[in-house]
Amino acid sequence: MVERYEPPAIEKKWQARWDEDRLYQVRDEEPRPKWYALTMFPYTSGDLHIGHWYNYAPADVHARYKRMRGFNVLHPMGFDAFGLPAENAAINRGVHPFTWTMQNIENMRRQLKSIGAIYDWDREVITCLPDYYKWTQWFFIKLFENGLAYRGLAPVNWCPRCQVVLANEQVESGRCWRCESDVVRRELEQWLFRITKYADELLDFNGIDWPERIKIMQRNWIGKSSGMEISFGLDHPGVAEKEIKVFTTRPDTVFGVTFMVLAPEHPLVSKITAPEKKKEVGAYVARSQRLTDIERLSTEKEKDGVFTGAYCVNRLNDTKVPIWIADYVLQSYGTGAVMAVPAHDERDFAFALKYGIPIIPVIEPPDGIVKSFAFPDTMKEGFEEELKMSGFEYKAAEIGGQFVTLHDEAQVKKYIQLMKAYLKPDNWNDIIGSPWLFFFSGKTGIETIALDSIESEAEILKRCKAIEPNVRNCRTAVEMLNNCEFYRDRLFHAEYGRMIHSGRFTGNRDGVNAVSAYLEEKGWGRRTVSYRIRDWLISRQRYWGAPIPMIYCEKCGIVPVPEKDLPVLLPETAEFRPTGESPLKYNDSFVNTNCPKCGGPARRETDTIDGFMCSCWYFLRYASPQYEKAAFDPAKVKRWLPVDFYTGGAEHAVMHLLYARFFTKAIQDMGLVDFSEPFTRLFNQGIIISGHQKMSKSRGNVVNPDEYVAELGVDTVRAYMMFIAPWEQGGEWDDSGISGISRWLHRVWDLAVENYHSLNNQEDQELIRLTHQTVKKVTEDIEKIRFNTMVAALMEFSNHLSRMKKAGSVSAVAWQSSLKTLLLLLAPTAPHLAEELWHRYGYQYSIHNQPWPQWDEALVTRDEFTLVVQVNGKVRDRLLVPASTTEVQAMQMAAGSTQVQSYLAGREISKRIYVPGKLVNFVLSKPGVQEGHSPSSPHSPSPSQGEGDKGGEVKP
RNA sequence: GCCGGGAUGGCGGAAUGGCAGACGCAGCGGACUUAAAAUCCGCCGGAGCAAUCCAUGUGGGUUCGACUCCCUCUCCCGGCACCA
Repeated sequence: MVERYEPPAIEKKWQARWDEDRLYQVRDEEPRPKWYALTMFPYTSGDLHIGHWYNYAPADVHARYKRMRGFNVLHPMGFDAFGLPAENAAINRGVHPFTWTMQNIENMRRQLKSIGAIYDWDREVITCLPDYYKWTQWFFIKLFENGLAYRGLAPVNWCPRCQVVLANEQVESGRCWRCESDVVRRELEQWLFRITKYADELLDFNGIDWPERIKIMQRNWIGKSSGMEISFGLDHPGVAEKEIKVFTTRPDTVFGVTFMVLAPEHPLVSKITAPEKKKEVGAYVARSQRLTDIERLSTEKEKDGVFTGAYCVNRLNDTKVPIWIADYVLQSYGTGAVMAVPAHDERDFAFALKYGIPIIPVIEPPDGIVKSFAFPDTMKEGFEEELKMSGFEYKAAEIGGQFVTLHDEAQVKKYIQLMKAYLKPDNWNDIIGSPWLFFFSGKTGIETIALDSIESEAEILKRCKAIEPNVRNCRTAVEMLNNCEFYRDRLFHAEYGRMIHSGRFTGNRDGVNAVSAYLEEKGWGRRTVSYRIRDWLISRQRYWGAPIPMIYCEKCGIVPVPEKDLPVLLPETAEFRPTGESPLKYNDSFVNTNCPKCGGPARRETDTIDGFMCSCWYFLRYASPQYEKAAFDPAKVKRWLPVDFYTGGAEHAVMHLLYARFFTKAIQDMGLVDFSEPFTRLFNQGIIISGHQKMSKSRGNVVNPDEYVAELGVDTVRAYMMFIAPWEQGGEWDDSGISGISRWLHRVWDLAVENYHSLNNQEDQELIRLTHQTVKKVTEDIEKIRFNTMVAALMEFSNHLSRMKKAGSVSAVAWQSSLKTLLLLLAPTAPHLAEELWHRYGYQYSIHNQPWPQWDEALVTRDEFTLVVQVNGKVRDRLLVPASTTEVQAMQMAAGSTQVQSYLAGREISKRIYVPGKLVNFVLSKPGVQEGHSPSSPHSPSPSQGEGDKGGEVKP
C-alpha cells in the first residue's frame, strides 16, 4: 500500500517551509508587472468564522493564480482594530481595550495563517497602534487645513445603547448599524468631513470596474436631484427675512401651491408663529425633537402638522399661502421648507385632506381620462338613453345615477352639451380630470365654474353646500369629491403633463423649463441641485479610537496639533463607563495642554475619530508599512496603487467604500496621490449565512473553520469554499458536501502517488486534448471568477485520469505530463497538496513559483463532434460526425438517420436550420394528413398540442 | 412604496438562444470484507411495459428552436425609505 494522504501533517510542513524561505515576501522593485489584490481587512472581533474564510480563501486563490501568471502580487493582510466592541469588552469585563484587541489579533493571525495564503506578514497593518494612527491624525489635520474637516452644531444620530453618535451611513432604517437600537436625535457640536463637496465627483464611476449594484447604491445614497429654489414673499411685522426659500423638483406645479410646510427645526418657525399659535407650535416642535427617527419617519405614521398662523405669498399668482410646520419635512434637505402642491404630491395630498386645505389641480393627467358622476335624480328623463346613443362609456351606480368615463376632448365637449341640456334646475354636475368644471343650474340658466383657484374652490363649495345638505361638513371641494370612490383616481397624480389653471403657462407641456426660466428672469428663483448625502460626522464620544488632534485655545481658537507632536497618544488609563461622554474628557493630564500657537493653557479635543477613517487609507499603508517619515512612501504608492482587485462584502457599499473614495479624491486634490479612485476593480463575494441569518457572535450562529481544518485539512476547506456556489452568491452554510471535496483530493493524491502502469497509448491524443481543454476552462473560469465551475472542471479532469489509469490506456510520458499540469492547475486552490506532490515528483521547489500552464487552441478542438438532429425543434437523433463535416454533408447525414426518417415520412420539410458544429433542425410544414407516420410514432410531431394524451392511442 | 438581485431534481449548483440537470452531496443497487468503515462499479427529475410524453416560480409573447430575450403576475433576498 502506498502512503495515505494526511493533510494536517503536509500542511504544517509546507507552511513552515514557506515561512522559513520567505516564499511570499513581496519585493517592491521587480521587473514583473504589479498586481495589488486587496481584500477587506477584518475587524478585530475575536475569531474568524467560516464567513470570513469565504472572503479570504477564494481571494487568495485568485491572487495565487495572478502570481503564477507572472505578476508581482501584493496581497496584504492587517487588522481594523479601533472600535466600540473593544471598549464594550472593557466596560463589561474589565479588560483594557488594547489588551482585548491585541489578544484577538493573536488568535486571528493564527487562523489567517492556517488558511495558507500568500500574505506577507512583514506588511501587516494594525490601525490601533500609534505608528499607524499617528498618520490617521495627520490626515485629519490635512483635511482640516484644506477646509474639509470642520466643527459644527448639528442634529446628530445618537445611539442610546452604544452611547455614541453615528454617521448617517451608519444608521440603517433608523437603527444603529451595530446594535440595532433605535437612533434618537441630539443637537451636538461635532466634527464633520465635507464629503458633500465631492458629491458630484463621487457620482462619476468612469474608469472603475465596479458591480452595477454598488454603483446604484452609492448613486441612491448621494441622491442628486435637480430642481429650483423658489422664493415666496414674507412680510411679517418684526421679521427681517422677507422671503422663504423652498426647494422643489416640480416648478411646473407652483400654481397649485395651497400651503407651505416648514420643518419643525426651521429657524423661521419661532419668528413667524402667531401669538395665539405659539403654544401649539411649541408643543409640536418639542414632540418632534423627542421622537426617534423610526417613529418620526415611519411611513405608517400619519402625516400631521400645525398651522403657524402666518402666511407667505406665491409671487406667481399673488396668492396668500398659509404656513404650516410638519415633521415630514426635513430641515437637513433642500432648504428645510417645501411648497405644498396637494394635487400632485402624495404627502401633500394626504396632509391637505386631513386638515381641510384646498386642493387645486394644475397638471393634466397624462392618460387624458375625464370622469363625471351624474348623481341620481339630478338628470331629466332620457339622459341615460342619450349616453347610450352617443356611445359614452358609462356604468350605473348602485345608488342610482351614472358613472361616465370620457376619453378625449371631443367626448368631453359633447358630454357637456348633453349634460347641460338634461341637468334639472337647482342641481349641479361636475366633470373631473381636465377640465375640472362644476355646472350649477339656477333660475337663469347654467353657470360653469372651474376649480382653478382658491377663490373658485370656495365658491364651488359654498354653492354645493347650498344644494346638497350631505356635503355641508366638507371643508374642501376635493374632500367632497373624495367621498366618491369613482373619482378617487382623478384627484391626485404625480405625473408630468400639460399645465392647467396656471395663468400664462396654461397649456404648456414643458412646464419645468418654462417656469424655471420665468422665475429666474424675475429673480424669484434659481435652478439648483440638492443632494441626499450629508457631511460625514466623524466625532465619537469614546476612548478606543484615534484622538482628534485638535486643541482649543481661548485666545487662538481651534488649533491643530503640530505634526512634530503627533501622535496624540491615547492615555493608557481611562475610566470606561457608558456615560455618553468620552472617557478622555475626565482625564486631566490628557485634556490640559498648551496652545501650540501662543503657549497659553489650552484643552484637547476629547472625542475620537470614527474607525471608518482608519480604513480610508490602510490600502496606502500596505505599500510601505514601516515607513516613518510619512503616512506612506510616495514612490511605493506610485508603484503599487491603485488597488487592482478589491474584494469584500457589499454591506460596505455606502460606508467604507464611499468614504474611501471620498478620502482618495480629497488627498488627490492635496497632491498627495495621483489617482482619484482607490479600487480599480471591485468584486463583492456573497455572504455565508447560518440558520437563515448573517453569522455573528451575538446571534450565536458562528461556524468555526478551525475544526474542519484540523479534521480534513485546509486545502479541502479552501476547495469547498470555491465549490459550493458562485463566489458572488454565497448562501447557507451546509457542510454536507465537504466530504465530496475531501474524497476528491484523496483521489488526486492516490492518482499521483500510486505507480502508473502503461499498457498502451491508445488514448494519448484524447488525454492531450482533455489536458489542454482543462487548462483553458480553468484559466477562463478563474478570470471570470467562476470558481465553482473551475473546481468542477478539475474534478472532471481527474475523473478522466482515474479511468485512464485503470485502463492503462496512455503512455507513461503523456501520463506524467498531464499529471504535472493537474498539479499546477490545482496549486492556487490546494497549495499544500500541490506542493507536496510536486515535491514527490522531484520537480523544482516551489510549485508556487512556476508559471501557469498554457493551452494550445488547436489541441482543444475535437476532430469529431455530436451533431444534434432536431425535427420541429425536438431532438430526434444524435450523430457522431467528423469536425470537418460541411453543411451539405450534415444535412445528408441528418436526413439519412432512421430515427429522423420516421418523423419525416410523408411530410414536407419547409425549412432547414443548420448551426455549424452543433445541430440540424428540420422544420416541417403544417400537417396536412394524419396518416403517413410510421406505426412506431403515432403522435403528431406538430407543435400543436391540443389533443394531448388521449389522441395518442393508435391500435395497430 | 421605490431601486436592485433571484426562483432549475431530495439538496448545493451547471447550461446566457441550439442535447436541461455538468460537477458534487444525499439516496438506491452491486463488488471487496467474517462484518463494518473506507474504496471501487452501476443507477439516480416525473409518468409510462414501451415508443414517447411532461418538466427550469405563474400566465402570455418573440423564434425553426427559450432556463436563456420581451411583457404580466406570485414569492424570496438585499438596499433605500416622507429627500419635496
